[in-house]
Amino acid sequence: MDVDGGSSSMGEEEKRKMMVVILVGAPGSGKSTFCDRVMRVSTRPWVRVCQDTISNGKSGTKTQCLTSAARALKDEKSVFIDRCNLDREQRADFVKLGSPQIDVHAVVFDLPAKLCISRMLQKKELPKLSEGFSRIAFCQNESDVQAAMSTYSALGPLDTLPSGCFGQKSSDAKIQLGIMKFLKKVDAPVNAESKGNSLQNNVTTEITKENYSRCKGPEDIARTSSKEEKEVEDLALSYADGCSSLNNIPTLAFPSISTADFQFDLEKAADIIVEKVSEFVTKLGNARLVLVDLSSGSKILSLVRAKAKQKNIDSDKFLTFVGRYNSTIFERRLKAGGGGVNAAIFSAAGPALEIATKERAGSLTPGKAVVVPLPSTSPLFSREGVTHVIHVLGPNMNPQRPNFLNNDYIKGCKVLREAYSSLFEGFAFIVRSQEALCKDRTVKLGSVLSESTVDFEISCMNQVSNTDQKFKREGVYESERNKKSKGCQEELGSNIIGATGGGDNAKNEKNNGGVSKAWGSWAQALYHVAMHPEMHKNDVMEISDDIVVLSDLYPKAKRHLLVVARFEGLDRLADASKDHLELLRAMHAVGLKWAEKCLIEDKTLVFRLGYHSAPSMRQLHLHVISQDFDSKHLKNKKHWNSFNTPFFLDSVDVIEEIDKCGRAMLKDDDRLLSMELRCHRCRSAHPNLPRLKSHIGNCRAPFAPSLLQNSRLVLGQNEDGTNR
DNA sequence: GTTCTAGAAC
DNA sequence: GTTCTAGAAC
Repeated sequence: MDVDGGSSSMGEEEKRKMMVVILVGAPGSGKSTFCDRVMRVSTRPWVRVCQDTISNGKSGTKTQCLTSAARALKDEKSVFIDRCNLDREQRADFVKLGSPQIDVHAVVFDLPAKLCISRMLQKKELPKLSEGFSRIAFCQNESDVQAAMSTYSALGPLDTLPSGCFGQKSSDAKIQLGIMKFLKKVDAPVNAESKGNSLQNNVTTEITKENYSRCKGPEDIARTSSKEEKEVEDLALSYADGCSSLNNIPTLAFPSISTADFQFDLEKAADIIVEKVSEFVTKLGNARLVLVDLSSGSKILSLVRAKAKQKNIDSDKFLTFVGRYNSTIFERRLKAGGGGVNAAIFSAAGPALEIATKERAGSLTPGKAVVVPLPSTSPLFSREGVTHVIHVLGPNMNPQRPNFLNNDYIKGCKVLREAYSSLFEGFAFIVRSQEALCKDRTVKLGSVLSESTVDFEISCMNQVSNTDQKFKREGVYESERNKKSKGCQEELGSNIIGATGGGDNAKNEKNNGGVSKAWGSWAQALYHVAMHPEMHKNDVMEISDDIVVLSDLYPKAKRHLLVVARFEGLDRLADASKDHLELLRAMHAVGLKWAEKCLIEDKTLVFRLGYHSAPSMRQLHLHVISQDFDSKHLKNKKHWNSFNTPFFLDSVDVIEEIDKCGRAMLKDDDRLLSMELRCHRCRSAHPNLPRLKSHIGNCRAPFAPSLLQNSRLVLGQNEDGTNR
């Protein structure tokens, strides 16, 4: 039924188009049967490549499968890859068999009953189009399998199938089931592996499309002004249409912390909310805060609204939202094991979030927030446009709950203030990073959702744990850490000029306007080359009076050159002023020239020219780096983030800023270098570097919109002379 | 900047 | 057991 009838007649020069169909599923999920049945009736030539039998009937290797598949394709036969292919990495090499003449499909055997067979399946990673598939068919029951079988059986030698994702509805249903179970107070399954004892008593606001669309009617927006009503409608739109970015305003939707099950005094809580909101609302740029309470006639919302009005808080920046649900639905005690609300969130957000959260939430202490980036595999990310979940632990005043504060409101208020500060700081930091990534927000309609929409969910926890060490990990913004952080922290939106390059150099820093700094001996290599290029003739590709060009000794991509300034005393960008504009323009021109040279050799490359906000190596140098990031030297998060967060400053922007303001807007913040790993094309998040590298090897999404503007990317040309 | 390595995570 | 990260030393 999915056969594209139109494509079966391709004109006189009928070109046979092959297919690689990668079967994804557990052992025994029906992959082999699927192949057998299709091949029995199909008029199209098929070859089944089965790892279990490839070696003379015995189990073989992946390489054997690849060789066999390539051979079949050469013979103009389509191929079934019959092995588990459960994770992206396992699939990647087979996806690479694709070409303009070879479509790559996935048929996913995601049958619930069989998913429990093996532990390995807990790791399964459902395929996504961004891996390089032109078509993915999900089968979640026998009739889906039958339908897919008919589809492939009906394919003649010249037929093709339409591209896209098919049959995912039941997957969504499964996700929604988790949320709906939670909404309907039905016990969700308990995850036996979860460290639930530290996750008890969660109070979570789960904002789904369904919630919002059901809340949209005027009767649901209790006691709001007409303006608020309109804004709330907008908010609903923002969630409902997150994917198409109809509403570009980054939004933090957060519940009142500690006022429900933790029984924090409402009057005091409302004062703190308004105090903290008024403190942060001016620092959030165009972002806005929305206090959500899902109980009808919410007292806390009325109090906050009244106090916010008294304080004249900008009603465009701070909104309240009332749902009609009984609060007990959202604030329920969880069993040890992380069931209930957590399970609902995790079933919606996927196992990667669970892993990330488990790691961080175990050490959450009151007043602290933990930001968990949603992984690319999370349906909350892909469906709702939610990019992060922030967990906050508030003070507990409820004697019935562990670790209660025994009516100590001095401490309670302090902790609650901290909780809101941590929450808003975490939000502000991410907003700032996102804004820097997409400087021209107005042109992003229709872009990848995560690029332009920063939406959040908040969950609150109340179980105290005494270990804090895990906060050293990424994505955690808590007050102690912020206090320890260097530089201009008093204003979140500020740039930190001339701060440390990190590591042991920090202690040598003389912060006299942020220009001076001692460099380790290992950081002098470029300086020596710049001062004595004649001694490095083998390494240097070009020498002039002002500039030397060399290939980075540890390239982080297929091509990675450095254009180094030869001025003594110009150690890094922080030292550059209007006096150096001409030099910077010359460096850019030379960088462009070399990028273009490289593009003649390899037209598929795309280059970016820019500076590190805080370089590790002495002597101002411009990176000219191809955007494949295909290099064994790209080894850690810092490497990636130094080229793929606002820490990397595009040469064009640097020149513009120095021209206008006399200095470059440095983004020297260690937190940028330890941010979550996100693909520079589709902006999806990945749990570790190997996984990210595997993703970027296959991601064919267009580059993030901000990169496509202002000539930040240098692309090759098509044969007709137009830019690619 | 890299290398090495302990220990955490899986 | 293997993979991955992060901190120390250079």
